[in-house]
This record gives sequence, structure tokens and C-alpha cells, in this order.
Amino acid sequence: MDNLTREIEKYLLALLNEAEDEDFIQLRRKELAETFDCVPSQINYVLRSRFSPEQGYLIESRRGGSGYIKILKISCSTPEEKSEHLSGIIGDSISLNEARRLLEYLQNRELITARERLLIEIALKESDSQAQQNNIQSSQRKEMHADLLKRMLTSLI
Amino acid sequence: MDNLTREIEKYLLALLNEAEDEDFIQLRRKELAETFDCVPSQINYVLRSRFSPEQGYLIESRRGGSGYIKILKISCSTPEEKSEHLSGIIGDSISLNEARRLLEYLQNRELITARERLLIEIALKESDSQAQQNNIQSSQRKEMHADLLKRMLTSLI
DNA sequence: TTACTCTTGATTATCACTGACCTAGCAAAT
DNA sequence: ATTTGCTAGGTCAGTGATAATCAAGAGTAA
Repeated sequence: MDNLTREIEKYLLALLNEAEDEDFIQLRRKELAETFDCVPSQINYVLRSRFSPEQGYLIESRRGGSGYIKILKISCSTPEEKSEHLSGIIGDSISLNEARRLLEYLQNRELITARERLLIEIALKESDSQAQQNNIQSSQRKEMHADLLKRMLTSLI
Repeated sequence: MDNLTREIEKYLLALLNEAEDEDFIQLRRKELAETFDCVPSQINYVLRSRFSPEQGYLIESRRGGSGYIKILKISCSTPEEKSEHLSGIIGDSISLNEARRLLEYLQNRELITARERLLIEIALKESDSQAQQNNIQSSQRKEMHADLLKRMLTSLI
């Protein structure tokens, strides 16, 4: 029993998949909203929550007559680009929950396996609880997570 | 007479078992709590204590309207023997070098992949240097290595 | 006892969705 | 060149529904 957001997400993913030769799709917000019988701003919510740069997508759009929304899939061809991209997403600091969400996306995109995800989660959790025992503050722990996560992920790419 | 936690655990394990083709189940925390006539946070306790990454499970969830909890089973089985065998090999304490040799052996036996070995080595190294920074003695660090190594390996094997 | 596990409920955080209002692009009329 | 009007997309705060967290209390086993 999917919700609206999930249905629109699936629809857009299917479109992206069909558009084989191109790595983007283009559409009208208003029409898409009519298709799913919802308010137009719902589309913005879907884009924000499901097609963010963290999830590997870029959005371009234009207003006014003949306005449009374009969804581009970010493709990192070289390992350097991938690692660069990952470092950008992770930044200098990341919470455990944000890290978990990122790992979920990476597994869904088949960039890591379920087993690898499991190992990384255990390592993060262990590092966090060890740091807690040493009375290290939350903000500093988040920096440690970012560091460890980057090391582990870039080692795989 | 089992306690509540154990009953909910058994129920979830049965569901996971029935879902043969899929390797996950999805449910609503609120509904599950109603089924067992308990407070919703009881479900979180069950998940934390029985379906952790160390035990081979990953949890995904969303809040809000049509929120859900998804339980993924990653390690296909936890044959007690293998797990115990590993614990025997690792012992209560292990040096970084001994750990590396063990990982090499496991990779040669194709029990773990090269990528998985890499992840574990990074986690061990990171944990070690973190502990060094906190002035933790070598003997205690070796105990930490053993602990982390066991957690990671038993989640996979 | 003592430590560990389980259970509870109050509080906090997050998600999906809506609608009122805002802004940009364009072109016809002035 | 400026104004006006139409058509599109953007933003934001609010609402209700859900899950997570945390600390305290209640059991339980050693």
C-alpha cells in the first residue's frame, strides 16, 4: 500500500529507465500533478525527498509559459569522480541516522552489497559507542562518522 | 511462558520465514503493538535487542503518514558452530597483524570477499587509532579488536 | 543484593500532504 | 520602452499521522 509520494517516485523512475539513451527526463509539473490528482507542490515534495543530489539526481526547471522540470541522473564515470561525489555528500560531519539513510540508497543503487552495508553499520555503531564511553561529544562523534564512512566507502569504489 | 519480547521476536521470525521469496518484511509499528497489546516503543526494544546488524539484520523505517518498519535479513543463516568456531579462533584478544592473517585466510577460503576484508581492516585500524588517541593500552586495544572482529565476522558467516 | 532485562509512557522528531502566497518568463497592448 | 496579463513553477508554514528516544520503573536471574 504505497503512498502518493512513493507512487510518483516509481512513475518517474520508470520514465528515467525508459529514456535509455538520455540520462534525463523532462516534464510539466502541472500535468504530472493532474495525472496523480494532487496539488502541484506535491511534485516539489517528491523531488526534494526522492531526487536530491544525495540520491544521485539534479533538478533543472523553468517557470512561465512553456515552463518545465528536468530530472537528471548524476553519472560519475571515473572512480575519482565517484569518490569526490561521495565526499561531497558526506561532508565533514554526519549523524548515524543520516549515514544509515545514505547506505540504504547506496545499496538500492547497487553500489554496495547488503553484506557490505551490514559491515559498515556495525563499524559505525561500534565506533560511536566506543567514543561515547570516552565521553566524546556528539558533534565530534559526527565528525568521526564522516571520516570512517568516507574511508570505508572510497575503499570500495 | 515466554516474555513479550520473546513472543514478538518469534512472531517476526515466523513472518520472515514465510516471506520466502523476499528477504525482508514490512510492517507498521503501531499495528504490531496493537496485536501484542503493548506500547509502540516495545517494538523498538525488540528490534534493538533481537534484530541488530550484529545479528544479521538491518532496519529501515519512515515516520509520518503511511510510515513503516522494514526488517531485512542479510546473513542467510547463523550456524552456531561456525560462529563458535570463529570465537574460538579469535579468542578474547587479537593483534592487528593476527587479525589481518585471519582475514587473509578467510578470503582465501572464499568466506569473505576482498571488499569485505578491506572494510573490516579499515574498521579495525580506525578503531585502533581512535583508542590510541584516548590513551588506551595495547592489551585493552587487542580485546577491542577481538570484539569488533567477532561482531563483523559473525554477522557475515 | 546486584546487575541485567524488560516494559512503560511522556516527549521529541520526522514524513506526507495541502493551500495560500510568491516569482519568473513571455508576449500582447499601450 | 513600459505596462499588463497570462501561465507556468517555487516556497513556506501548518496539520495530522506516524516512528524514535529517553528515562524511569518493574521484573528476574545470579
